[in-house]
Amino acid sequence: MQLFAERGYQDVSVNDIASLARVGKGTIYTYFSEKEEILEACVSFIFRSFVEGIKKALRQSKDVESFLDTFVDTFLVDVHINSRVLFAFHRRVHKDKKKYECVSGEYRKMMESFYNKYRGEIKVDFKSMYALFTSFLMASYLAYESMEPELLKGVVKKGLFYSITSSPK
Amino acid sequence: MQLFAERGYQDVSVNDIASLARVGKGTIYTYFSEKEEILEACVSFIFRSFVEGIKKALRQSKDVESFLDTFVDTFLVDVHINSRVLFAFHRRVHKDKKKYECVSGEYRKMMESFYNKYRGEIKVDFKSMYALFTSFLMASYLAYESMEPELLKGVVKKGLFYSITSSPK
Amino acid sequence: MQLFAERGYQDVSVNDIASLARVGKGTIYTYFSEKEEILEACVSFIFRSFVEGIKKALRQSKDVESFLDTFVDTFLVDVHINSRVLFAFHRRVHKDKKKYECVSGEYRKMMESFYNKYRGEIKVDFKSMYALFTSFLMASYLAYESMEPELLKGVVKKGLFYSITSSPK
Amino acid sequence: MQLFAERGYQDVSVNDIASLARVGKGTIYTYFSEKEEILEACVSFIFRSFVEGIKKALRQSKDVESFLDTFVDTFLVDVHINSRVLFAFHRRVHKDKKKYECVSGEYRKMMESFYNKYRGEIKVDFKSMYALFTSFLMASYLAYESMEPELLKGVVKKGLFYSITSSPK
DNA sequence: AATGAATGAGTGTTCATTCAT
DNA sequence: TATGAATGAACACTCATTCAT
Repeated sequence: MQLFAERGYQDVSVNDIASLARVGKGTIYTYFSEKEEILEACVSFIFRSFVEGIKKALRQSKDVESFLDTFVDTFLVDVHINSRVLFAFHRRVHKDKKKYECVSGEYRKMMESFYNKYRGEIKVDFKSMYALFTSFLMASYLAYESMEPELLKGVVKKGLFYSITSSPK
Repeated sequence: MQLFAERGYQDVSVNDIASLARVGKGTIYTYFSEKEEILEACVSFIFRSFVEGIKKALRQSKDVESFLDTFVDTFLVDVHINSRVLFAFHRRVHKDKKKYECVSGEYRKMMESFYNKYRGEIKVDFKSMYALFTSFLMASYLAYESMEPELLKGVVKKGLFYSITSSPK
Repeated sequence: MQLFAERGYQDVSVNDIASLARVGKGTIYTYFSEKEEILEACVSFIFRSFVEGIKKALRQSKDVESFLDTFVDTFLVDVHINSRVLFAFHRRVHKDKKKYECVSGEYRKMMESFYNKYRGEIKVDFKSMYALFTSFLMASYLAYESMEPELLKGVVKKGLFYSITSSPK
Repeated sequence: MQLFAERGYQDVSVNDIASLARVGKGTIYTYFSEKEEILEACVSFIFRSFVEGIKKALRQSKDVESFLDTFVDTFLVDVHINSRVLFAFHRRVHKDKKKYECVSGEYRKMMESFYNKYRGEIKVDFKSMYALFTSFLMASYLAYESMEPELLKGVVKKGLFYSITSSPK
């Protein structure tokens, strides 16, 4: 994850990974059948942490606002690394919907739980809401390096709240 | 631009570009001294269109809201291609601030004009405002494929308006 | 000649030649059908100057020693450039005896005149004498940069005189 | 060495080397980090053999003449290949004195030992002597193909002896 | 006659992947 | 199971040569 975050997918060689992991290059292929699988594993790991974040937020929240409060805090932990890895992945599997769904399936399901739980408050359809979450959260990576963390959190929280609860008229 | 948008920088070979352009590989090097220069030219082209958009929006606007109204419409033309190319570029020149400033300089200046013109309404500092524009606009790429264009425009306009004019408290 | 002397054959591009000559690249091909012909023309030019040198030396000399005195002086003019060009050529046409004989034919004939004129003094066969001239003169390039010109001339004159007039026993 | 000797540096591709060595092109890069390093390795190998030759000659000799007798015999072994490789190298690193000194350093030191041991007999300064050795020995390559080996050896031995022991007046 | 834009074969080099040990 | 030497397809880039103007 460290390497993919620092340099993206293409600029990291299997050798780099093996070196950092202090194993032989061949050993990598005992556990992954190709380089892309390593990236997938990283992304799965990240999505699992998102799932945990949503679970926790769902448990502790009583409305969309309090959900976002907990979730965004969780999400923005490690945003520096996570989002870069996700970008690398996004670019990479762009057309291979299957692969994407495979690693993000559980996350999507949790988002559905959230959608269903607060269906009353949410004014956009699920697809749009999902897209808005993705967009806002990804965008926070781009802004991350130039903005105060607290300001960023505020913007993301309010921005998300605003866009999914206002009726688009 | 088409190729960089579809596949990013690394997954496009100079040969691919030459083939699509129906010229010989060598011909490319008559006009660009290295592959990266092609990407830079694309990005410069995009930024020039942004600059035009801002100029027009500044001329026609009388407040932040009307500015955003015009600007976002202009910006979201070709967002499909533009933002992917910008992403490819972003990843690529990430650390080479010089190169980035070189192509985005004029755009930044126009944003400064906007900032100065409506300084009264805008509640965040310039750096944050710039980061927010970048983030929102980039993020619209990610959302673009899953959302209704009109819905997206609305979200971006309101989201931007909201995040730069609310005091972060 | 300047370029070939400075950089050898391969490190000089047709473009370099055209630029230095202040003509278009295409113009080169009006006068030479391929790059190698340019080198050949240079070498022909050099050999013609050698031929002149031998002619003059033959006219003015009455024995091997006085011949060498005149010839070596003539030869070592421009040795810096000439020998580098000849080296470039030598390497290049190494196996193509035809090409070599073509440009050096007249020079060889003059050497034969010299050989025949002073056959009494010369103790090696023509082939060896020819090889020794070539060797000594070429070698002077390698020594040229580290030795006093006058010392070099002395060594070449005496070395040549010695090696062709001593009987090899 | 065979390929560099036959065709020089530029006309040998890494592919040619790999093919002749019956290994994959990539394998070459496991052992050499760039093409030039291969040439350097060849030249180092040759210089090591020269160093051995001088050591042996110094051990067995009691004057300049007997030194040359042993040394030239050693030197002219493989002259066919060695000198062509050295020429390729000479042209190549011509301006990069560092690289040249790096591979020829030990050889130069041995020549200094020789110079110091027989300082009484030698009439030129070290630099000139070194240049003369280089020139004569290199020149023997050019003559090699047209002269009887024994005749050549004789010429080189006597030529060298003569040029370094006669006072240049 | 002079040009230089266009070309593509050829180069050095990288790197994901394989496989014998 | 762990390894890294070996591999060759693929890449960015160069340059002698052509040819329409």
